Amino acid sequence: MADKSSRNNKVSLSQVANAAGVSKMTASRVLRGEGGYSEKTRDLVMQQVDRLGYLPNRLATVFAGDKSSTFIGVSIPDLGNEVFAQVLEGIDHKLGSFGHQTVLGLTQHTETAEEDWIRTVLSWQPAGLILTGRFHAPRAMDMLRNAGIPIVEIWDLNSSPLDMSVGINHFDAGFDMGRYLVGCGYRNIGYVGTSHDTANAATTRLAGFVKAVTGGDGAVTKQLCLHDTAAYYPGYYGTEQLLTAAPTLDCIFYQNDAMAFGGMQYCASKGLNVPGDIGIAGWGDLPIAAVLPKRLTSMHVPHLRLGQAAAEMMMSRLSGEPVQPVRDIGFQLIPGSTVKNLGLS
Amino acid sequence: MADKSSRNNKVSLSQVANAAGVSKMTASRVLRGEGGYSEKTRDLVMQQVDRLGYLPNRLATVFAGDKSSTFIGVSIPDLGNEVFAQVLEGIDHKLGSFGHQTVLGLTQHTETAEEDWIRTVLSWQPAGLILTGRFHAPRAMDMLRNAGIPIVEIWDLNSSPLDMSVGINHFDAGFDMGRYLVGCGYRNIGYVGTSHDTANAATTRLAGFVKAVTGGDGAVTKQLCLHDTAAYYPGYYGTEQLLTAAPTLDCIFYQNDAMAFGGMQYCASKGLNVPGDIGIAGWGDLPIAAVLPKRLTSMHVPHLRLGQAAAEMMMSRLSGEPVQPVRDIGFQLIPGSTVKNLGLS
DNA sequence: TTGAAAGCGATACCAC
DNA sequence: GTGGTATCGCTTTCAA
Repeated sequence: MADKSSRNNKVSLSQVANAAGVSKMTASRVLRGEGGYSEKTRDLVMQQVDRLGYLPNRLATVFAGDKSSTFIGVSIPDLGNEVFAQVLEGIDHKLGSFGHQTVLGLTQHTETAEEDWIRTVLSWQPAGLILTGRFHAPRAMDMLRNAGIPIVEIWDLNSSPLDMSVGINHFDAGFDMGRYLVGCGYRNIGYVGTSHDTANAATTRLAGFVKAVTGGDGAVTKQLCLHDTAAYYPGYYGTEQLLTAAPTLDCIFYQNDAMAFGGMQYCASKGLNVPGDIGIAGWGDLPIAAVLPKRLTSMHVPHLRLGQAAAEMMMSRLSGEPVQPVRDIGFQLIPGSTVKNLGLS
Repeated sequence: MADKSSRNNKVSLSQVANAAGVSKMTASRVLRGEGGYSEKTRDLVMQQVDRLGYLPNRLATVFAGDKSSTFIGVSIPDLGNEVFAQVLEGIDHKLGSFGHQTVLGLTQHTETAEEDWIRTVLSWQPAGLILTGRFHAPRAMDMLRNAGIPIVEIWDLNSSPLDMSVGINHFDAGFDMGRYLVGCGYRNIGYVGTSHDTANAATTRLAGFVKAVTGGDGAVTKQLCLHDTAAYYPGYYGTEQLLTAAPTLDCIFYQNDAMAFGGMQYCASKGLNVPGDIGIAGWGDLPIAAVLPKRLTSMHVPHLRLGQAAAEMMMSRLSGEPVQPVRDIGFQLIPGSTVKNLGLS
């Protein structure tokens, strides 16, 4: 109490030093545990630290030492899509285990929101940035290049990244799924997903999918890209729209498993049998797939590991270790039983 | 290039000022737009800002002005539980719209992880803190009280909060659900949820539930608290364990809808009809409930609004407006059709 | 309308 | 082992 100290009421290092009867420098050394002081001095200082409840001001530390902070800016499109929630969880855990903090930015799939967030977060001198996607606004690119800090672009693998990239090739992933469905005999396929102002991984995936299907004598007859979250209910009503417009589809591919599940529920409500009447393929192998009676045809992507890998690449770079800048985390097609082999005609 | 400037390569305010031929102070005034300079000067400065790609160092701003940052520390138990993902989304959007940033802390439901995170995040001089839950480690409480910044405890309504609180009374919520199920005629009820080292809202809810059921001549015959995430698969295998140990249960209450859905899938796999053979009640009214064929008996909680409300209370406090410190956001029982009225005996 | 000087809380560097 | 002093990039304060 009765603090004649500075502008705020926080305990500073010099107060600790004064109370302990040593200089700021000595107190500083003790707190950093870097040695160069006697045990007696250490005890004296630590005693006052406890008594006064001293908490260091890391702003000043960064500032004085001109070292970077332990902030890592992490941009994520949205958390309604479970995929990104998992990725974020992977990132934050790994970062935390290295003593770093996540500064979150939810960009709502727009480049302008991302650009604004980048400008702001850079002003806080983060140690690095982890960004979802490989498309960024031109001015964002300028800032990122000038920032001089490690950057990891995730999810949508960028083979010529700003700095580093980890993820998968979504074109290939879409292509593989398309080829698989065509291989099963499907020819009249629909797609339900979401879209936003900015091109993203789902767009790329769809392009690969379409290429494989059309190249295999099939057709992606109808594509529906909703301006919504890639979640259960959009899958449900999207399927309703799709099947109303194109009732003869033999199969539907979805942006992710959540949407696919929503779609299956719509089909069930209409008495459509899966895969008897219509094939259903999801994407991402989300947790819900593990409890469904029929294995959902999907594609496994190690979301959590992807997040962890991104954080690890970041930490390696920060500690000066060599890093492989582009890392493909891979995916795996899961045949499942919500599509069937039609017996090639 | 050829920067004879300081230790790092970043453009500083004085470089801008020099280039523009004015003093630091004038440049500072222009950048803050606080007036007190001529239009010509403004143009001169802004021109150099653009040319040099100047980004302010907000660390220095906070430091010099001894004002607080625009960081808000937000602690969340885990993101595998969709409930918290929604709350976080609500918080971050609202915060962002006020120009503030989320510094995330995933605490894994442990007080020690929370304590460590609090210590770290406080050292970065955040403007405020939003914490999930009302239980904190003793030393965390000390730090929080000394921090002198606004704190909002969310989710589990704290009627005597550290500073502010928004959420619901989980005891009441559990009680209402218990009374409802007993009212339907269920007497031999099971529970599947998760538990962790720290008491939390789910624990409180369960206590209220048990009280209502036992007070109504029923019994919560078997309670299962898994050391896992409150998600689909734990709901599935938890139900298996529960029904193996207590096959005669007439109803199961779950920690949330995701677990309830997992449980329903297990029941279906065993040929059990819901609600014919067994009643199922979830909690939280999660998005998946909207696409299921039978309305899941659940309890609606406005998760997103809860997050937004927390952010709003924080912003009001920071701008000095009066704030009602304890805000009950309410819940609503959804009868659904996964339980039935047994016809009171 | 503008600028010079002091200072925020810590660390780096150099003396003792 | 210990302490003095300059310094980080910016704002505050006061003077011109």
